[in-house]
Amino acid sequence: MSIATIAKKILIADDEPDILEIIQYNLQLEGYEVFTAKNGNEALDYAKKNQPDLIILDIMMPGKNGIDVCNLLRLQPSFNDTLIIFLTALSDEGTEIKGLESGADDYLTKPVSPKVLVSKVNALFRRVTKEDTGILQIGDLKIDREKYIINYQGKDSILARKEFELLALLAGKPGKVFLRNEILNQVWGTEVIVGDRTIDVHIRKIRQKLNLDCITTVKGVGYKFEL
Amino acid sequence: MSIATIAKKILIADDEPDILEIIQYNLQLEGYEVFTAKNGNEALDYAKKNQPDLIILDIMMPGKNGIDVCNLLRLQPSFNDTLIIFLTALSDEGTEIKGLESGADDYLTKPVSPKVLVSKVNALFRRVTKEDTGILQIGDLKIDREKYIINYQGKDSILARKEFELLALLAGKPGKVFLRNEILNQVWGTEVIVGDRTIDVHIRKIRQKLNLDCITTVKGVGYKFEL
DNA sequence: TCATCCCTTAACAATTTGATAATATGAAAC
DNA sequence: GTTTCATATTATCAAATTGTTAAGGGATGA
Repeated sequence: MSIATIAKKILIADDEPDILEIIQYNLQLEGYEVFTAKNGNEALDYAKKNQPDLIILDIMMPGKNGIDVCNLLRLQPSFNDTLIIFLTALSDEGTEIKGLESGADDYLTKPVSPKVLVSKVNALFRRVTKEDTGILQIGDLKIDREKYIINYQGKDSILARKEFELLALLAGKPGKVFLRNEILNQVWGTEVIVGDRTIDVHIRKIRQKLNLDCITTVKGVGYKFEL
Repeated sequence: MSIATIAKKILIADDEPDILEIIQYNLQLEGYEVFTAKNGNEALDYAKKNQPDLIILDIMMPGKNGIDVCNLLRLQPSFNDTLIIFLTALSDEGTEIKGLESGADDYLTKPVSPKVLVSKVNALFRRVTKEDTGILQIGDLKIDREKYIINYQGKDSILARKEFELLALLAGKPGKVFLRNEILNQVWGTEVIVGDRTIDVHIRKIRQKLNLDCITTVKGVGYKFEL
């Protein structure tokens, strides 16, 4: 993982503490930020608050089961990009297919070797984040994520770090409205807490520095980037 | 797969003709365009000529083995986005990890149920093509929950938040009559208390802004969305 | 050490949204 | 034909949200 990248957040939901601990340990070794939940409802609550990048779900849990949780999450657009892996003792074909069709990205059966799990997780992130590196081009706006340089209408600009990350986030998915919460989580991380006006001020600076009119305000919701 | 999409191309490389046939058959049923290769070299040749979207590789094959093929492909930028799945009888942990680390997206062990294989393939494409955006379409009304945009009869409209949520709720289940109480709970939440006329007013604004006549009043009961 | 830049926040202005009141309309009941 | 009831419509005001500017603390680097 590159230095500038915020560590990927992984949420594990399982009712067996031993499993939680083993998996958490191995994923942390790999540099991930790992959180745990003991059941489906806890997982949902946590997910809504912290927008993890990957959720590992047991299927049989007290309260809501894993497939329910997956279905509920997939209903919400803000979890479209969240990776979901089932990790369960249920090895029958029917459940596996049902799991995958409910929108999961992988289905692993217990017992699973921690190393294999880590490899799978790495493989998923490798596939998904590939587009987040390097140069992003949207119309006459070029964003070089490695050099931290913006080029708009042929002119180079240098934005401060937060401004850059904010613009890169919005421009990464043109058209999508990012909720203020999503923005805070992605750019500031879940630990830092800043006031709401902070986002506005950064947005304003971007608009001003680039003389840019493609960041649209969606009142009561968030911001989006659009040509 | 949606109708307008061009069929995804899948290449399968395996030295057992039976396997090739079974998998090919099942993937074709699912609407994919499937090609086969009997060994590693054939697979490489074919891949370079036809740029498949997904390659399913056996590991033990005469000539180049599957991991070699994967490594060679991953060296070339043009195969960066090509999905690769290993399908092999080798079930030992070491090989699986080596396979995933060589840049594969998944690793399946034989024997594998054709249906599960198809589900996995679908899951991978779903993730990569991102077709699964939160767009709701009913007749000539499109509701994009992610972009917060309404498109009605080809024209884009922007609704305020409550208006949007109200319309999305009704349109989410065409034909169903939503009681005023249900609407209040879903859109306003259980904590906020607002008067009954508030709903009417928002309904009116939606009808007016979209010039829409598919929200029907059910007197004494509630509202429903219907074409 | 000093100068500079970045980030955050406070303060106020500008804007939009949402809720309500008041009145109008229309259909059904009497 | 009138009354009654539920909803439609309009106007208005309060509240929520965002835009804008400026100022101060903290980090960074010369």
